Amino acid sequence: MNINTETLFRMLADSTRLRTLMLLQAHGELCVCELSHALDLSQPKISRHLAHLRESALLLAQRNGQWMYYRINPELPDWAQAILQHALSGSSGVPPYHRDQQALTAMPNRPGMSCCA
Amino acid sequence: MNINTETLFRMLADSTRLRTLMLLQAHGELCVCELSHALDLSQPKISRHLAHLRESALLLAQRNGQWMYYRINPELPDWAQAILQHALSGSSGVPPYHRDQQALTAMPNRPGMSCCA
DNA sequence: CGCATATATATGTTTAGACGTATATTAACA
DNA sequence: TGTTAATATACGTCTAAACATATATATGCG
Repeated sequence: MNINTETLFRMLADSTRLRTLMLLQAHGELCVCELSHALDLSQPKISRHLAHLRESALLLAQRNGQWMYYRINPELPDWAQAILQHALSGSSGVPPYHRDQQALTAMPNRPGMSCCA
Repeated sequence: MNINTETLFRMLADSTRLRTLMLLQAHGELCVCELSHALDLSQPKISRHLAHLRESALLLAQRNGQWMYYRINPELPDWAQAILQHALSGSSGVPPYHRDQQALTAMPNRPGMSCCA
């Protein structure tokens, strides 16, 4: 994996991308509609930022039927993974991020989730 | 200390600021002319970025005679300090940062250094 | 005081990149 | 095949922020 500190921090500097990464860091794998719902942002906006994160090798994408699932690239170097982990601890409980996590788990009809709890 | 993840990453996203922080992380405390020399960048450019870092509470400044010494704010929260530390490990040995460290130690007539090695 | 050195700020210009909106693609299913 | 849902991209606009250059401030020293 070749990613440098400058690229990583440029990606983390945008609030939409940071919120996206914090959700993925906490939940492992999410599709675009889940992110769009949790962050309450338009689908094109999310998709464009996901494309940046993909092109920077921060995220991997995988199609499953009609849904595209995104996850943090597990081959990121240790220092980069550590930075993401500390970012999560620095943002947990804080308004926008905390709200996002709750909005995600409260989302109705998430794809891949069994309908009857 | 109140700094949030978004502010930290916005500060780290600029290459001049990142290189500055990596030098300070490795050397503890440096004045503007040392940074200007090590990074090979104009003094106004350095000063402007240092002002941003100061206003974001990432750096503390202290005057000593005609020199202003900057250092990383020791009261940064743990997660922020950890991120800086991992950034240093992710950038050590890599071209611009490695070169900066060498340019600093090779600098002649550094203030505060004894003249006769 | 006057001059030199170190640092800070002010100003006008330029550019990277985020945005909204519209449209293209891809898959599921009838 | 046509229709709908999910996702991706293209395009023109706008703004935050970086830049170079010039100038202001502050300290030390003769």
